[in-house]
Amino acid sequence: MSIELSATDRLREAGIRVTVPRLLIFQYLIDNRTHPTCDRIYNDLKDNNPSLSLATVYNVTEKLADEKLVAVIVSPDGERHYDSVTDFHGHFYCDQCSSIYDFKCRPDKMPECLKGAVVKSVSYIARGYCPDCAKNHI
Amino acid sequence: MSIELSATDRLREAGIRVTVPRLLIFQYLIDNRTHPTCDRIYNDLKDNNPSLSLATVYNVTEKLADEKLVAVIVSPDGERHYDSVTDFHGHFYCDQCSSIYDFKCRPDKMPECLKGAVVKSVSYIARGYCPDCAKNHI
DNA sequence: GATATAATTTATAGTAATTCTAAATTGTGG
DNA sequence: CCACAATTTAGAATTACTATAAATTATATC
Repeated sequence: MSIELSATDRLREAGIRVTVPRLLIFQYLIDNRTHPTCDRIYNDLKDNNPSLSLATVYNVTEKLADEKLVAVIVSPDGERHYDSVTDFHGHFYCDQCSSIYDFKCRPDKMPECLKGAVVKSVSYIARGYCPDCAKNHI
Repeated sequence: MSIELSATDRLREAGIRVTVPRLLIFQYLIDNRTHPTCDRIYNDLKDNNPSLSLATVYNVTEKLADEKLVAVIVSPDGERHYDSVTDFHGHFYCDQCSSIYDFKCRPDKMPECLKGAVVKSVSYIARGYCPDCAKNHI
């Protein structure tokens, strides 16, 4: 049985300050594995947190990503999405409905020609029409 | 010995009109495998082609991509880059110098859970510091 | 527990990549 | 060569994101 650390403890462990917005946004990302953008996070949280600012959502998500507490997914339309699941996996982006699906896959090993490179992260993204949109729309 | 079609013929073959900007930009991408952005393409071409507009570069690259004559690479900073090499390969993006390196790798097969999806393209992007920047800067 | 201080949050203004619009131009089938 | 639809063009508009600077807050230390 593995012990899940609380959001608070994970921030502490990362050595960064535990603040209300950080807990709020991190917990939101843990609870909502829908790959939201900053704008989406902000809009979902602002009603219950009127003092929250969009700039804070940008600041906090960037910090969480720097600390590897969340992963960044840049979708084919160039928007940044956040994912609290940081184990490597692939993403499928639907051109029609813009939703992002997870799927299991393994990272390729970096080739000889990039010997000496520092690889910080790897992303694998497919795009097209998701099963639903493919069924309903083409 | 394989016969290389000219840019003109490849546009014809795709069934789209052969225009001056399309030839210009397509040929530029064939000659410059540096994964340029629209802005970059525009700035490199505008001196010799004063009537060329940035909007046209956006239009043309989008059309070429729709016709699969070029590939789109969305880099981790969210910018769109274009590549006349459309065979699947990976890209490594350097956070320091923003250059993009090609490398060979194979696309994973799409998983069972995305059965029914129409996969239009797949991208594999790593990021970090390239060998040069890793050597000089860390 | 109070306090100093550096980190963080916040509102707002600014930036830059991209898209939109509508008029001018151009490629191509007849 | 003509008609007409497709494309190009300039410039305005949009939008995701960043910068700024003042207000607030977390935490280390007393």
